[in-house]
Amino acid sequence: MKTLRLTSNDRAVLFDSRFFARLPRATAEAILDGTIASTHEEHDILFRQDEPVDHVFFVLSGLVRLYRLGKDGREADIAVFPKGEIFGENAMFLEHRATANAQAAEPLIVARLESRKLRQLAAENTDVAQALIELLCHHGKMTEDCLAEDRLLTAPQRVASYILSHCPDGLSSFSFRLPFQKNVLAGKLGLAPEALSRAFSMLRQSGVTVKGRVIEIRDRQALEKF
Amino acid sequence: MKTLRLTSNDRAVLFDSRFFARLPRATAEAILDGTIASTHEEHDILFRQDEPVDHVFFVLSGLVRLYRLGKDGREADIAVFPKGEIFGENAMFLEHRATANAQAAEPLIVARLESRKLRQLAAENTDVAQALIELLCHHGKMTEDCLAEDRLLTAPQRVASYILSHCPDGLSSFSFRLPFQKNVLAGKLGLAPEALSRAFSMLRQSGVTVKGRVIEIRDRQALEKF
DNA sequence: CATGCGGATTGACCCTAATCAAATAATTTT
DNA sequence: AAAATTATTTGATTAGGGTCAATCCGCATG
Repeated sequence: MKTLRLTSNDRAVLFDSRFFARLPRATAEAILDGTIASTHEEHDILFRQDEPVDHVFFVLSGLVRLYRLGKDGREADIAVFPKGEIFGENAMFLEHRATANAQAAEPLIVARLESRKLRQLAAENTDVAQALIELLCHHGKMTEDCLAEDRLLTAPQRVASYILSHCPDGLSSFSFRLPFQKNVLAGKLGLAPEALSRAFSMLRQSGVTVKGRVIEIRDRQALEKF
Repeated sequence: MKTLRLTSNDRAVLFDSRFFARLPRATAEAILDGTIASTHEEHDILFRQDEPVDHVFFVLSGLVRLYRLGKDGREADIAVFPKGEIFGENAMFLEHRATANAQAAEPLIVARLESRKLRQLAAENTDVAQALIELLCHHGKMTEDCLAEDRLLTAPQRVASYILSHCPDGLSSFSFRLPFQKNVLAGKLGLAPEALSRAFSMLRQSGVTVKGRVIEIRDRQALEKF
C-alpha cells in the first residue's frame, strides 16, 4: 500500500459522486480536507471484520469486495463497490469497528476520509447528516435486495436479474461488458463460480450469449420471465 | 384496523426506546405530536412493497414481519420487529415507497409517526438526524448479519446461532421462551418450518431441548462449535 | 509460435433444504 | 370436555447448488 495526495482529477471524481454532489462545495471541501488516497494491489485487505477502522473509503478506481468470514474460512460477499462508491461508513456509528472485511478485487485506489471528522461534521451539519442518511438508506436497500434475491431466486434467476439491471428500459436486445471478473460476480450473487457458469449456460436457451466478459441479450422478455 | 390516541403508557414505552431515549424530551415530544396509534389483527397488512407509506412505525405491542414477494408468490422475510422497535424508516428517504411488505404476525398495536414531519425534523435538527443515522446503521447491520448467516451457515447452525444470541454471556446452561411462533422464527431464519423443526431435532444431540415455545440449553460449548 | 498460467467451463457426485403428504401436538371454540 | 382449528413434527422425495477433478480457453510471456 502506498499513500498519495489527492489529484485534482480525484477531487473532480469525488465532487461528482452522489454523496458529495448534494453538498455545498464548501462543506465538501471541509470533509475532504486532510483526506489522502492509498493504492492497493489486488487481494490486499483494507480492513478486517471487528477491527477498528478510522476511515470511510471512497473508491477512486478499481473494485472493493466486502465480505464476512465463516468459522470454516469460507467467505460470504456482502457487497461489491466499484469506482465512485463509498463504503465503511457504518463502522463510524458502531464504535469504529468494521462489520466485514474489505479486500481489493482489482488494483485499487481509494480516498480515505477521516471518519471521526466526518462523524463530527455530521453531528454539526444537517447537510452532511442528510447525505449520510441517504447513503445508509441506499446501502441498506442494496443488502435487503440481496437478501431477498438469495431467498427468492434460483441461480439462473439471479443472473437474469443482474443482466436485466444493466439493460436500459425499452431495449429488447443489447449487450454490455461485465464490470469485473466472473469470479467476483459469482461472489456478489452468492454463488460458486461453477454455479454462475452453469447459470449462464442455462440462460443460453433464453437468448443470452456470453463471450468472455461480454454479455449479449437477444430477447429481454424471455429473460424477464425466467 | 382501529385508530387510537396514544396512552400515557404508550408514551412511556416510546420515550424509553433506543430511538427516543437519546433525544431531548422536547424533541421527542415534537416528533410524537400528532402521532396516533392503530391496532391490527394478525395477518393484517400495514403496507405493501412499492406502495406509498406516510408513516414510520413503532411497535407498541405485538410483532411485525417485513417481507418481499417473489414472482411466484413465495415470501422472503427481511426482518421481524418486536415491541419497542421502529420500522419503515427507509421509505422516508426513498420517495416514501416501501421496500417490502409489512404484516402483523400477531395482534398488533403500532404508533404511526408522520414520516414527512419526521423527515423535516431530521433536516433541521441534528439530534434527530443522528438518531435516524444510528437507527439506519443498526437495521443495516441486521440485514447484513442475516445475509451473511444465510450464506455461511446451515440450518442447524443458524438456529444454534439464534439460540446463542439469547444466551447471556458466561452461562453454560439456561433456558428461555421463544418470543414468537416457530413459524415466524423459521421465516426470520430463511427456513421452511419443516427445516426449523429438523434443525431443532438435530440440535438435541448437542443438549438442546424444545418443549413448546421453551428452549433449554444444557451445554453452550457444544452449541458454539456446531 | 510454443509455453505457461489463471480464470472459466464441464462432468460426477453429494449434501442441504424445499416440497408434498401424513401424522401429531397444541390451542381455541363450542 | 369434545370438537374443530391451527401449529408442529416426521417421512419420502426432489431440486438446487456446492465441491472436487479434469479440461478448456484466453492471454501474457518468452
